[in-house]
Amino acid sequence: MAKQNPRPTESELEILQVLWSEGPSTVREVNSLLNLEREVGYTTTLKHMQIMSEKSLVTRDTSSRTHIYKAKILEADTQRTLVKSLVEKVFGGSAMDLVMQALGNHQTSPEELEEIKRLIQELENKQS
Amino acid sequence: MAKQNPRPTESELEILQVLWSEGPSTVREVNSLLNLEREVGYTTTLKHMQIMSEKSLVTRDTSSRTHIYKAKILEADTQRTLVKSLVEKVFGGSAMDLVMQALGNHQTSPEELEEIKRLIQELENKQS
DNA sequence: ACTTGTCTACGAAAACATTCGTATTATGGC
DNA sequence: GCCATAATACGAATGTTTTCGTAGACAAGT
Repeated sequence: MAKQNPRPTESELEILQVLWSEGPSTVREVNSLLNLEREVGYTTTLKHMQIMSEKSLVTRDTSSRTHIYKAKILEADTQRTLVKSLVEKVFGGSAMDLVMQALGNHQTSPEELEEIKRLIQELENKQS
Repeated sequence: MAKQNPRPTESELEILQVLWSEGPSTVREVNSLLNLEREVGYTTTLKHMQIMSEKSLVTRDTSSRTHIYKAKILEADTQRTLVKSLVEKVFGGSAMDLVMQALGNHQTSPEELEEIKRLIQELENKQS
């Protein structure tokens, strides 16, 4: 049995993104979408997805000739893990600093700001 | 001339963190601090720092026998770059989603929440 | 049945990152 | 001046990630 949930590599993340947004897909489908961004050979994508299957990052249905791949790890879990690691690695452990950085450097719409305020409100209620 | 500002590797980030927080340092100093976290050989750190110098991630003063290394790239710039890349890679481009994630999954003190609210207030003022 | 196109499997090259052993050179204390 | 200590330089082994060529299997059309 392989190790559980090793950190996905960059290429693996690209593929996971596709699987998360498109749902279960074939190698051909994933590879086509990746190629909208940059040139990637078909067998390259295939190999990655096979490795991901070994690592249990995805599952696959091999019942028909053309295999169907499905993300096994959850998008939210992955986001959590990577945010945590980024916070540790470049924000000296302060999630707050990351938030400030992200808010300050990306245009955020008034609606989004409202949503964040609502979340803060919730957190404050919980703490009291 | 080498390529400008290649993305730092994980090991390089560890070293940069030290240089950012401690200021210009010797290899010995950096290596000692790294060893508080995990065991790293002295020559390993040295080699990394030499490579970082080639990549222009750091500069070094070689006027005396013991070289003094100094971060050349700014902490804020690096944070910006990495946040941007994380947002693209695992939040489908939405910085907002990252903020929500970070706020939701890390304990944030009331003071910190206040500070974020202040920042949001500022942003709202700018937008109006 | 044969050809053509599409799929998976496999292996290995190439590129990148990490680690450290060894050689050499400089510095300071005696 | 000599020796012990501590520094840099260099190169190579190891590990990980990315890339793709090639081969074989299958399916569909003719």
